[in-house]
Amino acid sequence: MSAKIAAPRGTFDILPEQSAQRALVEHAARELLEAAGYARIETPAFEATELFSRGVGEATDIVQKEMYSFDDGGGRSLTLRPEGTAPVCRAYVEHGMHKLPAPVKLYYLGPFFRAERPQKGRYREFWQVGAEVLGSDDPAVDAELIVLLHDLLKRLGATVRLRLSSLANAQTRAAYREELAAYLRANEHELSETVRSRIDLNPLRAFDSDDLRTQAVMAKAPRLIDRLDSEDAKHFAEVRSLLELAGIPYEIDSTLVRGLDYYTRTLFEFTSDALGAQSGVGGGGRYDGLVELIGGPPTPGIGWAAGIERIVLAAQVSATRDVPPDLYVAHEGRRADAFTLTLAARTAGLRAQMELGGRSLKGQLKHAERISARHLAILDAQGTRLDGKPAEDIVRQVLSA
RNA sequence: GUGGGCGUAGCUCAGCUGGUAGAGCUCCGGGUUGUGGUCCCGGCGGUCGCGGGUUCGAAUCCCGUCGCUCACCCCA
Repeated sequence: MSAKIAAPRGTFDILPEQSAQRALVEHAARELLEAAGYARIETPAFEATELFSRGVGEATDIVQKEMYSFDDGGGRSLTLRPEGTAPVCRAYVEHGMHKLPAPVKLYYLGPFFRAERPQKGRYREFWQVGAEVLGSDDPAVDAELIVLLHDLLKRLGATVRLRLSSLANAQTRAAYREELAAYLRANEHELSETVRSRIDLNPLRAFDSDDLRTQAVMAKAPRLIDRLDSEDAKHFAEVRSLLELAGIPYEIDSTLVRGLDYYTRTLFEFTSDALGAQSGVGGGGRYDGLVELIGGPPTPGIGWAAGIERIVLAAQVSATRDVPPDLYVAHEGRRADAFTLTLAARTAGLRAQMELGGRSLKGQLKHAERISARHLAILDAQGTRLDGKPAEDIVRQVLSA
């Protein structure tokens, strides 16, 4: 035997048992989203690298160290898509969807790629279901999207918490960042070393520190939520009241951070305890500047993405794999008859299988039992029987049974 | 990139302080059976991740390496 080849690190085979679970998740997502007027869109698995470096943000972890980029042979750099929002916006612009009645409501479902170290709930190739709404800054869109993701997770049986925040607009956020960094520097001697080293890089992370003295400092730190301008504050208040109307519990978490640069205003994340260190099942936010950033007209947008693998973990989705056949055709020395009968049964709309494993007659009967075949035909030298009794027209008998 | 745990049949694992491998499940066959779910018997299946070292002898000890996994960073 030659050396074995395993699936690349961080990738996985979706075996029949898992494909049934995932199909459940996918069906639920489609049903829910299509009922709300979202139409499916699929974009290529790879895009121009620039789409992500520009759209997601040059300084983000995704762009700096997690992209699978390659030269296409003609000097162009392509990248396996690490996320779905920028590609959807690209398609929106490319196909002139801003001329469609606003807003444009889209969803997608497919594989994404990030070159990270794998761990529980985190893979290098993973699947996401995502929804995006382009062309409306109505707070009801924010609320609708959150409700849809909530309902999806709830329907599948996941126990989740909703964390909610507002990131304001780019100007407010930049000003706040300065204010926070200044505050951290002023209290530098009280901060843990890691937090201190990140003051300029990512000051918001200081809120997540588990260092006690740092926590004491952060308790009094300025919060972005309190710095929203009147427009952003009003938008946020509207979103909140709509969520309350929908009866969806949430927690305001002003420390919510997302690793993508394009977010503005509403930001949210659903978390589950069933995922190990990767608590996020799905999340998203508003990105009012993104479409313009990648060359389109100024267009408000908002969306979310949820990991299929994480949903399966969080919801402990279980599904039965095999659908029992209506008819199993066992045979001994009558392959052609069995073949013809099986095809006829399928043509008549039955789920039919015939013996293909070279088993003994006894083995065939055991097998038919094991897969819970509803009816059993036996074709051998003694004749043709259905469920133990001599039979003429097996297909018709099974159909009328 | 860094750290912890683990790598023995397709799967789950046993194998004490070293003497060149076992069980259960699965699968296939036989027996029993109302030609089929139980039960009984048998069979297929492993270069003990890989490479060195110690030893008369290593799955078992030592070193290295690769892989898996969990965690850090970050995220779906």
